[in-house]
Amino acid sequence: MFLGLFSSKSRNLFVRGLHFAKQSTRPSAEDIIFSAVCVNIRQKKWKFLDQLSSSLTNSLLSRVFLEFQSSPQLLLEVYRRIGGQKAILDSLESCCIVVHAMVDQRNYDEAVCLMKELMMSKGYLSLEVLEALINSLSVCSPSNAVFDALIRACTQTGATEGAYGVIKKLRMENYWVSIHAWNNFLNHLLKIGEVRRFWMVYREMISYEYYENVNTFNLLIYAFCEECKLSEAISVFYRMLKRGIVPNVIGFNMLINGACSADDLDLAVKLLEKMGAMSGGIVSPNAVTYNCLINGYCKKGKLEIAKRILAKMIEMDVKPNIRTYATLIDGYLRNGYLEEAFRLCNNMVESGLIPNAVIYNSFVHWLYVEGDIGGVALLLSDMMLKYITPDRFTHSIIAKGLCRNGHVNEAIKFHSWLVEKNLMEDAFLHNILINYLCRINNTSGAKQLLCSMFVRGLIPDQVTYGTMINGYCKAGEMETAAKVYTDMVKVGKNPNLVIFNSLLDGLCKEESIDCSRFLVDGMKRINMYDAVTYNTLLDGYCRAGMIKEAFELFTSMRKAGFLDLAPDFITYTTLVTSLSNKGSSEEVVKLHDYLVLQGVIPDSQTYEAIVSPIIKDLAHEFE
DNA sequence: GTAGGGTTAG
Repeated sequence: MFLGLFSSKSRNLFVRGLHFAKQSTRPSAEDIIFSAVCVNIRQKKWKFLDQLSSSLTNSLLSRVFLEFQSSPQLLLEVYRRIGGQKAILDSLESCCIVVHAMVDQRNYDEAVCLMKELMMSKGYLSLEVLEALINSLSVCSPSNAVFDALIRACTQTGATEGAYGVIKKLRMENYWVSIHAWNNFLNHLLKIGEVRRFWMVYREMISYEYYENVNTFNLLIYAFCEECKLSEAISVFYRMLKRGIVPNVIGFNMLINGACSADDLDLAVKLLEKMGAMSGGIVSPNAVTYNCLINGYCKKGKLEIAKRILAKMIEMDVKPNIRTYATLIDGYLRNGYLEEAFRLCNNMVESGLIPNAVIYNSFVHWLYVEGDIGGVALLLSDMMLKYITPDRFTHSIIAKGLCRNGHVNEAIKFHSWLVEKNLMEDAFLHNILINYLCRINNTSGAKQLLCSMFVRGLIPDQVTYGTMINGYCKAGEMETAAKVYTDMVKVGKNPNLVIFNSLLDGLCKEESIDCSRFLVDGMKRINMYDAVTYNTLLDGYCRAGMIKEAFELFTSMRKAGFLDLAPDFITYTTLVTSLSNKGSSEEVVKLHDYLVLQGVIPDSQTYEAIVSPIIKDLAHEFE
């Protein structure tokens, strides 16, 4: 039986990796163990393997895996049984034999899963796995699909550079990178919000003379939608048609969702209606299509229309799914219709669907917003009773809910509990806690929390740094804020507009007008500024009593109105407050009239507190 | 491979 192992297919591996060169005609000790192991595996007598597994050598393992290459289920079972043993850890190439076997069986999910384990639990680098895959190619049937699977394993574990490294290396070694692999990587870039890099990689791919397939085109549509470039997205669609590529419902859904998020619901509806015509009768709307529209209308508060779409959906024989209900329920909740939301949830249950964590999360969130702590407690215990596992959203919602209802300490305790139970936590949750700690002037607590993130291997994101910076700015600790800013830049995180605005606000509050101006000039140079920037600086001028400068800035905002910098009700409040403190009622009234003519509407609070009394005063004077 | 729920600025 050993002779079979010397087929041309296997020889390569033996020559390279195994100590088979003893040239002995008598079977070695390893041979004897090998055949015993194989017999026991065939008979599924695991006890023998279990006893032996800690002493299996690399070469023996490779031989065993090769032996069972053509019985992938058995192979997988063997691998799983000895997976925790050190031998497996040392023997990346034998693991790759299993991966190849899975790919040969078209069991890609298992292959991806195995490689994720190699990288996540066993700590191999993507390029090490790649090398081992290439080395074992000669003993396994060559299939490029293993590379696709490796790239998928990388993107699924968030190893962006790992995935890109594999693509680069494959190209260098003259292996073919499939369009699927490129698409997978491009899709990953979009998922993590790297739209700029998406376009770079796309251009790179095109420069190697690849042809886009329908999935690539869909990704282009998605990317343009992310950038709110709807007309470009639609033109991609037509470019695809011209190439003779048959569109699918996914591309349409991306367009429709894009239109919804760009607030163009009319276009979204038009696309839904024209789907058939635009695709030559091939594509018709599915549940996702309707869900996108329902979501669009729910977010706009147009619940009646959302409900009509649900009815239409049923009429067209498209079955509403859990997401349909989740979207509608959230829509009702965010518009204050708690009763309706509960009723809808009941309908859903009656139709045979079981509420999931998303639905519970919506309820919990909005009940917290209403301050209904008792209701939340009931819902959470109901969730536990039904064995619905809370996810990281649930945790964040609870933390934020506790904080917003004034129980910051409870939220911190809740967080400690999560840590203790080793439950999911993420930067998001920390951002909430850091924010609320800062709000109650506990910047040192916030800092501790930030440090604890590093200890537990959680990477603070832009928002974490932004929240810390804002906290220090609000506390008037501008130097510390600046230090956090430098730390952030040091770890390669780019500051964003929110962070600049926070810093600016801090400078304005301490009336460092020169610094503020300097910062704003810098922001303008890199084209990172918005209405908040102007309003903040305006507030700074007013605080410093620089009314002339304030008005000049106000005028320039009017001029720049086309750039989304038109004065808004915050501008209004800032100026009006400042002017009324300085006692010049007539200016206030003039400004008020002007802004109202410009379509700026004061919020009622401002109006009641400031404008209304002044107008009354003036009215008295004229009596 | 598209759809739902949670952070940040005046």
